[in-house]
Amino acid sequence: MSSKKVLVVAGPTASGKTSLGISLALALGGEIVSADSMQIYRRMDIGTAKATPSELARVPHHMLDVADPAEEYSVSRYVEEAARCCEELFSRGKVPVLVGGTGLYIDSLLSGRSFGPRSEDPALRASLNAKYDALGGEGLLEELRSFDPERAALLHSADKKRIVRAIEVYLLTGETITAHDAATRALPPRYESLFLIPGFRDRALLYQRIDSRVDDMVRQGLFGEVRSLLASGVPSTATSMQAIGYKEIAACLQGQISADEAIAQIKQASRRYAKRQLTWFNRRADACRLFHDDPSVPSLPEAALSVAKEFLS
RNA sequence: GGGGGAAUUCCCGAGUGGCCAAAGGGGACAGACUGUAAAUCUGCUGGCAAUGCCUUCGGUGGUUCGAAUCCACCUUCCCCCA
Repeated sequence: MSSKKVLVVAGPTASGKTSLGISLALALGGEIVSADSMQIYRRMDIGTAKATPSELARVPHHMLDVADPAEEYSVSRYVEEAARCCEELFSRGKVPVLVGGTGLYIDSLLSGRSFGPRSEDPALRASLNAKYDALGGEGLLEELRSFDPERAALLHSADKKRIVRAIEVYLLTGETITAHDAATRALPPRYESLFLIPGFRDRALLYQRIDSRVDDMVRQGLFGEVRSLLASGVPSTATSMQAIGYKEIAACLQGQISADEAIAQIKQASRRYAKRQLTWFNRRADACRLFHDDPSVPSLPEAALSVAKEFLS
């Protein structure tokens, strides 16, 4: 069977995904499908390190600027919209080059997971959250254990979000989240994929790059970007404002911390985020890892291109 | 010149005779992750042949069965009076 193939350029922040993705798309006649949970928001350009206008002009990009910073977004919506993008590219004979650092989005899209009809309820969630606070983690975990002992065994009592969600799913659908997960896990993958993961052998180099990129963002006007977002009415509690670089500057603009502190916190949060991304993508044993600091690889884009070509052939 | 205070494990910071390899926080490291995911959560953090041993609490020397904790001197830093 000729399954649908997508190229995936994933990896930690500041590892050079954007430019690698563009060079691959250019060389292969592909188009970029972003897989980034924060670049989906409009007007959040500097802090999310979105591709620049000149980069955007070179290759068509999708899944960028598809949501307003004030609205809630979710994996399910991402999968639905990104899958549509990919299908549209296939119909035009283009290779989708999935580029981004949000592991959950990438895996959900590739896996074929479909989230089905809406299964969330703000009011229910709020009451479960309140219940968690009242009963304590063990208390709610106990409740979960009564109908889904498997999931309860997997969760730590401090993991409020997941305990609440597990109960919510059951209450809303009548099906345990364990059963739901098993069912979606059994689905065949939606696309065949090749992971290309740029990075550094020496983690210190990545961290240095992150630090200097944050300085660049500040120079490019990150403070102004956040200020105007807030001024336009985006609540500081919005999901988009959880983004690294935005929440810290919002705190600074509200007088809670100094600009220097905000910048230092952004750097630190970015480094920790990169570490989490590394952990996420590490389980991808079959990925092609490309290191900027590997002397045996003179040209990272060329190395990537050759494995990509082989994969697509 | 005189008086007072402080030096703790990567950092901050508890600890004032044994229960201290030393609270707590941060960072680092490692991991998880199915509708908030740049979010959220967990573990771990002196060394080792390891139910014990060794090294560590500015330095040196003492007191004591026993010291990060007490004493003396030294070094550095801070504050106050000159």
